[in-house]
Amino acid sequence: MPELPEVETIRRSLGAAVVGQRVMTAEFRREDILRSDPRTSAGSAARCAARTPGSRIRDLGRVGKHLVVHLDDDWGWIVHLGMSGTLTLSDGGPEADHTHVVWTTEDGSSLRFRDPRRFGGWTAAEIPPPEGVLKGRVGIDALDPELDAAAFAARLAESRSPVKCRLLDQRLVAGLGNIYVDEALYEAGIHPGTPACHLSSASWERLYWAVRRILASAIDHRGTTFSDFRDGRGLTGDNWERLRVYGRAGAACGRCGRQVEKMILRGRGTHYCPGCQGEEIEGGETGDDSFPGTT
DNA sequence: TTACTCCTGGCC
DNA sequence: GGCCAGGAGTAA
Repeated sequence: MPELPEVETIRRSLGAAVVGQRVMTAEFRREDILRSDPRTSAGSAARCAARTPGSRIRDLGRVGKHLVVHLDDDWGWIVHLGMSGTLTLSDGGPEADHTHVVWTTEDGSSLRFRDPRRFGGWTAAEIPPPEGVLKGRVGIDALDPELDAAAFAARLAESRSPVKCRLLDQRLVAGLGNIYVDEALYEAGIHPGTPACHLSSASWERLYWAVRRILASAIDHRGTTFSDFRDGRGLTGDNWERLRVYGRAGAACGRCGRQVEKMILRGRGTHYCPGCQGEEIEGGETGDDSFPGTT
């Protein structure tokens, strides 16, 4: 669930309340969500778990889909929410099942990480993360001001892979997941299966701006909640009402009226409008209109 | 590149 | 009971 807009929504809803707070107690209840990274000098995850109490939360940042909890002494936790993770602040009250990490802070509130599917994880690292911990695995953030349309195209275009797969590759541009990729490709009028190297520069420009608009709008609406997602205060997001193709297979396209379709592309459910997202071939190197991306 | 893996919950 | 899911790492 959590893609860039959901992680950013959590960061914003949590930030003001937790930044500056000292961590009084920190329980990490399952070892399998702790990750150590040999490339950081912060030490093993177990050791970092033990040294978390007493640290002050200096900042709460985000890179792509990762939250960066910056503690004193320039180290911290890089939290990935996986598919079902939430991080919420509570004044008390009963704990939900699958709560794996609980921190209490000096103002008496508790920060709770819940992740039923346990695809998420906490990695201890120096902050800012050294080469290798994020770099190499996580590319430039999709909303980074330095990522302009030209840089966006330059990073993604050089491959025959379907453009959707390029957008999902976190090493190239970080933050997009299945929902917003489908939405952005729809908005830009580009078929998800189009080989990236076949897109024209005009298409890259449209796609770049579509990604920016879609992400910014989703943040404005505090993310998309299907079932699990909550912000840092436990509230759901409104953005699901604004989705145009994701989860709408069989419904009429709002632009052309044709039925939105769902297919499987490289193993991922992929939603698109066959009317508005005709495949795009630049240079005319293939004459047939068979489905792209299968060779 | 593809396919399988981790895990639980919700829906048919 | 089976299938599907917003992610991402790994092995083949």
